[in-house]
Amino acid sequence: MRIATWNVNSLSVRLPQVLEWLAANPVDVLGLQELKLTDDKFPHEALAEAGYQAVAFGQKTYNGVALLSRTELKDVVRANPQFADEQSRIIAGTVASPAGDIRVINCYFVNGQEPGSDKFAYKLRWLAGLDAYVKAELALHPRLVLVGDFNVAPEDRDSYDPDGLRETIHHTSEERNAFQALLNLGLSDAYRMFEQPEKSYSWWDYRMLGFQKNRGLRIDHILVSEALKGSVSACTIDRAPRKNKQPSDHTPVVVTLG
DNA sequence: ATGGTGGCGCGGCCA
Repeated sequence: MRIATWNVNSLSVRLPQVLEWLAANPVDVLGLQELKLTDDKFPHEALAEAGYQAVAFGQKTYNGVALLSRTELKDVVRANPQFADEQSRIIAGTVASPAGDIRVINCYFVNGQEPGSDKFAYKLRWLAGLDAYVKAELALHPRLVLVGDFNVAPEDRDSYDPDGLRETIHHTSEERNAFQALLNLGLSDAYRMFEQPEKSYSWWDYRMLGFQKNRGLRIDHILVSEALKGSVSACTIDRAPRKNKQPSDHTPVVVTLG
C-alpha cells in the first residue's frame, strides 16, 4: 500500500503532470492540495481513465484539496467538523487495506504569511483546530495517516537556511510546537523513520532559481499513527516532477506500508 | 527591506 501527497498549485494547470506521475508511480492513494478550482470543474473523468476515483473539496482561486484512490473511499468528510473555516483545506476518507482499513486525512495547512500578521493568527487557530480533530479521529481510527502541505519545516535540517530564517514563517517556535503536538498524539514523521539524504526538501520557491540552488524547505509531510508505524517500509521525496516544464513549486512525498 | 516567479483572472492577492 502506497500513499502520497502533492501540492499541485492549480490542478487545471498540473493535471497532465499528475496523470504522468501516476502512470509512473501508481500509488494507491494520493492527496492533492491547492487545486484552485471548484468541484464542478474537477477532472473526475480523466482520473477515472487513469484508474482513480476521487473525492474533492474545492474552492475557486485558492485552496482546495482532493483524495484520489484506486479503491473506494468511504466515510468521506470535508472540512474539520471542530473548526469553522471558510477555506477548503481538509478532506478525509477511509480506504481498505489487507491488514485493515486506513483513515487518510489530507490537509492544506494555512501558510501564515508572516509572524504577527492576521494570517499567522489564523494559522495558529487552524493548527489548534486540526490538533483537536486529529485527536478525535485517532480515537475512532487507530490506523491513521495524516498527509499534506503542512507549511511547517519541523526542524533546522528541514530548511536550506535555518539560521537566516529563524523564527520566520514556516520556522517559528509556534509552528514547530504545533507540529510536535501532532507527533505527541502518537504520530510519527514517516520520512524521518529512515536514513535520508541531507538537504532533502519538498518545496522550492519559483523565484531566484530556488530549485537549481536547492534553496528549499521540507514542508510536505506524511505522519503515521502508532498502529501503522511498524508496517512502514519506506518514505521518499520524488524530486523528479519539480524538473518538469511548468512545475508545481512542491514535489510529491510517498510512504509505503507493508 | 525589497524583489524575484507563478496562478488566477484581468487588478491585485496569495504563495
